[in-house]
Amino acid sequence: MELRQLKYFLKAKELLNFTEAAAALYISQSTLSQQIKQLEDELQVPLFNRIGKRITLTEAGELFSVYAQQSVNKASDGLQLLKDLNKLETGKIAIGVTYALRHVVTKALILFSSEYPKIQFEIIFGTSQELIQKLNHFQLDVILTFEEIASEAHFKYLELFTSPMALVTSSETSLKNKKTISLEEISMLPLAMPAGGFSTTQFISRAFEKSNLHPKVTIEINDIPTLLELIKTGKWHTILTKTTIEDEKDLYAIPIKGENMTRTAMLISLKEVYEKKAVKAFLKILMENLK
Amino acid sequence: MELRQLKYFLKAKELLNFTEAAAALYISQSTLSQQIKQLEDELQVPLFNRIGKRITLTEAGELFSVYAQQSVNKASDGLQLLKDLNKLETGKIAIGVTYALRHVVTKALILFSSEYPKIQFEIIFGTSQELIQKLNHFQLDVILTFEEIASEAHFKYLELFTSPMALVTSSETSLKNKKTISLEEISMLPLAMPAGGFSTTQFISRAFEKSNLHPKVTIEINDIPTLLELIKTGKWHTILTKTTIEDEKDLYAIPIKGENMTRTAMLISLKEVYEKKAVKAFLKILMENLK
DNA sequence: TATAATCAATCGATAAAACCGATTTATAAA
DNA sequence: TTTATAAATCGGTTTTATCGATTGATTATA
Repeated sequence: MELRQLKYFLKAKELLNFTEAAAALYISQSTLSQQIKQLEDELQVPLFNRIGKRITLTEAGELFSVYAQQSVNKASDGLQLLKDLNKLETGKIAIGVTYALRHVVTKALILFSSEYPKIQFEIIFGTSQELIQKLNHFQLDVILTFEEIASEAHFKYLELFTSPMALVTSSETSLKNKKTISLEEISMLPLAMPAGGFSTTQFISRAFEKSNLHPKVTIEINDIPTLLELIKTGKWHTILTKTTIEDEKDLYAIPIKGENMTRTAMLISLKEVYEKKAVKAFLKILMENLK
Repeated sequence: MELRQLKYFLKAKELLNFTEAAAALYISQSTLSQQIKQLEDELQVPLFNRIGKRITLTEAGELFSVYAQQSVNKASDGLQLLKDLNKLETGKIAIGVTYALRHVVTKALILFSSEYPKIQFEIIFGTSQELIQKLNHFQLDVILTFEEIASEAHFKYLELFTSPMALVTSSETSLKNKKTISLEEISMLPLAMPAGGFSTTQFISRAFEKSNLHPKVTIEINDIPTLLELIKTGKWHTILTKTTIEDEKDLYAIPIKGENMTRTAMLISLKEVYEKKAVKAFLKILMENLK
């Protein structure tokens, strides 16, 4: 059993197609076939069912894949550790962010990369669910989002700050004199809201339901910059965490009255995975510059 | 990076001698040298310091070894899982036992091996400390001992039963009419005790200290069967958990008066390691036959 | 201080293993 | 039935893990 074979197996498991897996691994299909067979011979159990020209995982393959993945991960964690030791001159940071926290990341990013210019970044925007899924698949090092309801045991959580939910309107609004606003008042206004996948939207729609109110949502949209463009016209309003429009001068935020109308920004990462030195340094800078 | 290289590296780390490590791995010293060098080239950092003809681990080697070990372990856990699936027709169980719990294991062993005759056993008797150390080095699957003071985070503990501390004497003893006995009475008697490494001895000597008593220990010995032989002569007495002499008909146990004079038998194993199916089955039988 | 013993590195040669392209076999789709 | 597709197999090539012998450097010992 060698790491090479485990990697081949995992790619074949992922794609469930030897030909494609071989291509993805830059080896020939015959090599992949042979190496899988050799692994199966050593393990004395088939990992794949060959149903005609299709393949599916056997129970053994399913169970074994967990350990294969962990073995490969531990080896690459070790490699990463050594690269990190090499003075942060190499490394890649993959961060997931919900749009609301955009400015937190960009600010830290600018500061960090002037200090460590060689570190590569991959910034992924998405809904909390999308990001959590990516984190679970080891595609992200850390995600930055508002609190999730289900706190999972294999995650590490770190609270950053709280931000009130707020009605967001154009700066030219007639509501500008108000310090706070109630859900009831909001339910009279024409609203444009982020699509249902966004945790903020789920959060606020539950709040409306509890109060037996029915907001006038005329637009749902899954792209926040576009949403903000619409709000700037003054024809619609929306509800977001105040943090979201931190850097937007054409928009105005009025905090919403009521308990539990604040959300907590959080860093979420995986327990039991080696934390890259570069990630640690980046988060340090991020937290030192929260405001 | 391949598992083969990681295994070579770990053996070299263990023995800190390439020639011996190569012999232990049944490969030539030149092969080991080359494979280590190749690994170091790939990791771009030396794992060993070559000081003359001696070698020591570098900081990088020390850090990396943790991940190398985990990678190798995960792979072999996966292999073990598949073997277990193969209907308990293969597998080896390594159990550590303190002598006091001997009969618990032997009883279960006899029952288990008539049901699963192909499973191999390795039974290691030793003091708690020795067994804990072996468990930490992955040399044992599970240990059976009396409670340890320091409960470590990476262990799983399972309580089995409690047993009173007792004065153990020959069956011909004049004390036979006593139902219980006090520490003070014991401190008048000539004692032969297990050596200081045994947890029972440590436990009982603390009890004497607290009561400001000085027992007359004339013999210390690190082999329990020999100790029991001496007790049978009637010239000495000793203190053990009652369980220890479960099957000894020539010996008689008088429970000791006082609070905290009972000990709890425990199964201890490592968290986060795949538990072999054979071990699970063995422990099931063991627990069903506690009495 | 000279000599022997020990140990890791290196060299050249060989056996083993990974790999490829072409072909075969089996199945699914047209 | 024909065609297309995918995995398995075959034969040959390249790569690489391995070995034994040797070297060079260090430590132990006579």
